[in-house]
Amino acid sequence: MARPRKPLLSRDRIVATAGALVDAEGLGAVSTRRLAAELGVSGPSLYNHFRNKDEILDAVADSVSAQVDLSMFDEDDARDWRTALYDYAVSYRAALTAHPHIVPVLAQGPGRRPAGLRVADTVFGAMVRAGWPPAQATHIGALMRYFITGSALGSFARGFVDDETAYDPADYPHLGQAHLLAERQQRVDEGAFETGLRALIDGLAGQYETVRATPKSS
Amino acid sequence: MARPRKPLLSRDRIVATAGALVDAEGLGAVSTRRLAAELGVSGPSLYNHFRNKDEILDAVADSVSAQVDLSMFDEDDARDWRTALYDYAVSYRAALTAHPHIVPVLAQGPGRRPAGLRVADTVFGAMVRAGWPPAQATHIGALMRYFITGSALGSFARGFVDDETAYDPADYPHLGQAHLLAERQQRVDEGAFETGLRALIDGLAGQYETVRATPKSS
DNA sequence: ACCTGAACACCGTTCAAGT
DNA sequence: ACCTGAACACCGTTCAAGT
Repeated sequence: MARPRKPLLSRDRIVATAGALVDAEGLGAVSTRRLAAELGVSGPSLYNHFRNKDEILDAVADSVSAQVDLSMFDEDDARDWRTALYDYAVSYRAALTAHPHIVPVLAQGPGRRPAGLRVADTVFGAMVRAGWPPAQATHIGALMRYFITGSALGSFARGFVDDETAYDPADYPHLGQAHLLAERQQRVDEGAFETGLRALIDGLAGQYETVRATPKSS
Repeated sequence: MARPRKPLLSRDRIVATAGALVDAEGLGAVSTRRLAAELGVSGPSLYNHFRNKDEILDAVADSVSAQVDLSMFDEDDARDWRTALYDYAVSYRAALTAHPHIVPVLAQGPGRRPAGLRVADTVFGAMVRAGWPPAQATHIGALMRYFITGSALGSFARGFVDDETAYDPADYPHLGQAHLLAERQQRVDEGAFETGLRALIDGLAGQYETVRATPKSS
């Protein structure tokens, strides 16, 4: 066949198909050969568009970061930083839990991914505008990311959800129990996220008062 | 050769060797064949002691959880829950950052690992003893884990540290820069962890007052 | 019970060859 | 520039065979 007059592949199409595959069957289902087959193409073709498989998964992770709503940090939207931070965390977590299998990739490593960096920059900028010193604003961006990704990654529930296909009702009379466990754990995860997020923001508000009370320049 | 009169392998020896390999060369370096070679044995031998490779990595992760100091939760040690929680978080993070490559395994999935469960149970018990309602105590255990594992996993610094061997000074004049970046990011990570941990505990203390002020039974 | 070599069905990636 | 098949050096895991 060799080269067609119109390219069969594009980075976007590869990322979209890889993302769908990750969502449907998990990270383990993504091999270059399998992904290529899904795209109607042979394995090595991918290397015309990405340097290696990791770069593809990074792009999938970044496409999830791109879905995080950041509008609560818009300047004209005169919300206080606590509310904005809260809404941001909820939006971020929603994006991650919608694509749980890619979270291990997203939660890790250096922030060379553009959408991931844009999220960090937006939070940083908003905190500085709200009156936080730059060093503290950096910390806030990082610690919010820790908590959000940690909560999306550390859930017990996923352990059962992942096994869902293995629970054939004919073979496993305890299926119901497993689902109950998963449901209970999902409530725990949501409650813990809620409790932790409120604590985090309340605690930061306390530090904010101290910082404001002893200003350096303004 | 076949079966020796004294077993060549044991679960402990496999876990120790696998852990050393993960620490030295990362998760990617662990293949059953490589690990077996390191143990002076052939690949399939491992399957006499573990069901599969994932079980080996789970055991490595659990051996790290086992290193978390929990003595601050001892009953006789009449410390208040805030201090204990703080010390616990610092100890937990130290255990993780000492073995950064296994954190993705540890941070994930269901808590079927005994040491991991013991940590969770200890925190839960201590919070209940301190006067938290059980539901809240569960949340506190989970949210602390989210924050700690997220901070150990989400560090920018590791991205550079991992590449360290690739930075041959002869080839890379910017090595110094990369190290500076890594060092700066390490300080950011530590600062963010510290700030977040204080905020978390301060915020929980606020919720504690509310809970205590409206008791249900005591 | 515990180890072995052979074998199966895969991998990620490179590369020369095609258009 | 972009795709292909062939090839390389690997994988995880199963299994019959050995003691």
